[in-house]
Amino acid sequence: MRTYDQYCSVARALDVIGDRWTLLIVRELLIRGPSRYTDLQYGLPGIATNLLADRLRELEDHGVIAREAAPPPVATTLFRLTPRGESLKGVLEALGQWGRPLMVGPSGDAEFRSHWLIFPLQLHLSDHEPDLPPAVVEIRTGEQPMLLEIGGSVRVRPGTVRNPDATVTGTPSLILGLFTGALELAAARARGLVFDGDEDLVRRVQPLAVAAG
Amino acid sequence: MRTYDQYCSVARALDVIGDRWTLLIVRELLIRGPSRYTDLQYGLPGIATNLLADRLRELEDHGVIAREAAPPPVATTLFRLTPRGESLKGVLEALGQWGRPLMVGPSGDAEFRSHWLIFPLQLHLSDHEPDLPPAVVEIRTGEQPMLLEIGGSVRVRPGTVRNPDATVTGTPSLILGLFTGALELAAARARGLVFDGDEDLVRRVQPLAVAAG
DNA sequence: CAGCATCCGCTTTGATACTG
DNA sequence: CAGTATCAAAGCGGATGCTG
Repeated sequence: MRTYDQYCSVARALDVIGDRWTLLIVRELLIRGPSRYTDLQYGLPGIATNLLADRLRELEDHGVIAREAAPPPVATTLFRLTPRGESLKGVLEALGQWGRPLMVGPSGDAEFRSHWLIFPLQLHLSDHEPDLPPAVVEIRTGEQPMLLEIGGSVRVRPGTVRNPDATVTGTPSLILGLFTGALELAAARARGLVFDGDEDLVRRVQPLAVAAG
Repeated sequence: MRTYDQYCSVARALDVIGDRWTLLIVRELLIRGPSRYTDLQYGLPGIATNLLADRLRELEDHGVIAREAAPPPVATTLFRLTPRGESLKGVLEALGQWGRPLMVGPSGDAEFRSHWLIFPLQLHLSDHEPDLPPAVVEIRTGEQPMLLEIGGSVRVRPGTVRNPDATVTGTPSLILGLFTGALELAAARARGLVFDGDEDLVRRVQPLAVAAG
């Protein structure tokens, strides 16, 4: 990107991460940790491979990411955020927060990857009853199942488990609506969500403002 | 901008405010409040006028800004942020914070506008001794003088005052370095800063972590 | 003068094909 | 797997002209 050439920290920041795709690459690395080139491509549907290569080089030049040779037997290149890159988390959170109202409609024909749920869910959910026994909710939406692990805190990660305390199946929009509290469980069910198991787990982790209201 | 077409709130946010210049337009409106077209042009050195017009229309379409006919006798169009636009403040703050390390060097030949100081200064400074009498520091850098009004809180705005309790003159880089604590007063002076008046005022408003250290 | 619209050359991006 | 190479399309920057 051409520099704005302004002595302003916002403009200087945008000189580094204002290019198209750049912040989405950072999103991928924040969610998934050190990743291979092809994993990044998979998490960034629509990116042209030359652009991904360009951006990775630029981010490396700016000290935002580092390239790392994975140890044998994998023997592949890994891209990881530097501490400076990790510190973009606040920017991504602010952006994601601001973008949430734009997620209310159904996903339509937009691309979706299950792991994109990790960021918003982990940001908004917390365990309000840490003294209760730990529990696991399996979320089935998109291409791979995700686990919501509740036990003092809430962790979201890809995976499956033998006997989850609850399973939720539905569109990403319904899942997000349910857990962020925009949608009552009954309303979500009416629109096609399938929820099996312990329904109290939803209220246990929902944002407090919602759970209270 | 072409949409990313991803069902992810970061991507959706970037679909709206990810274009070149867009966030800098929001910066101007956040700092200056409702502004005329030409004021925006002045605060955005380097923008092409057709791009400014394009972006303003897009931002209006997305509900981020609104156009308003100023009352007579001014009789001009004012552009102002909607509440939705105001809520981008957190994004701008996060970006500005992240960009601060990129401001350490001198400004070089980069463009500068005095009012750009308002955002970072107001964000980082506070009055640690609200029981002391109010005070005013006049900052002279860039094209117009700025006032730092201290009295319980800290306000920064364009203007002059007859008898300021202190005046600081120097490059934007020195001013920022001094108030954010990156530069000791003595060191700033050695590099060309001129400070007249009550030196304690600097410590009174500096970020606490710095003042304590 | 404020607030654009138009035109044109240049740069960036996107799609696809190909390679060590 | 991790890119390069190529080329068309879109976006951007700069100059200029138009309109109330």
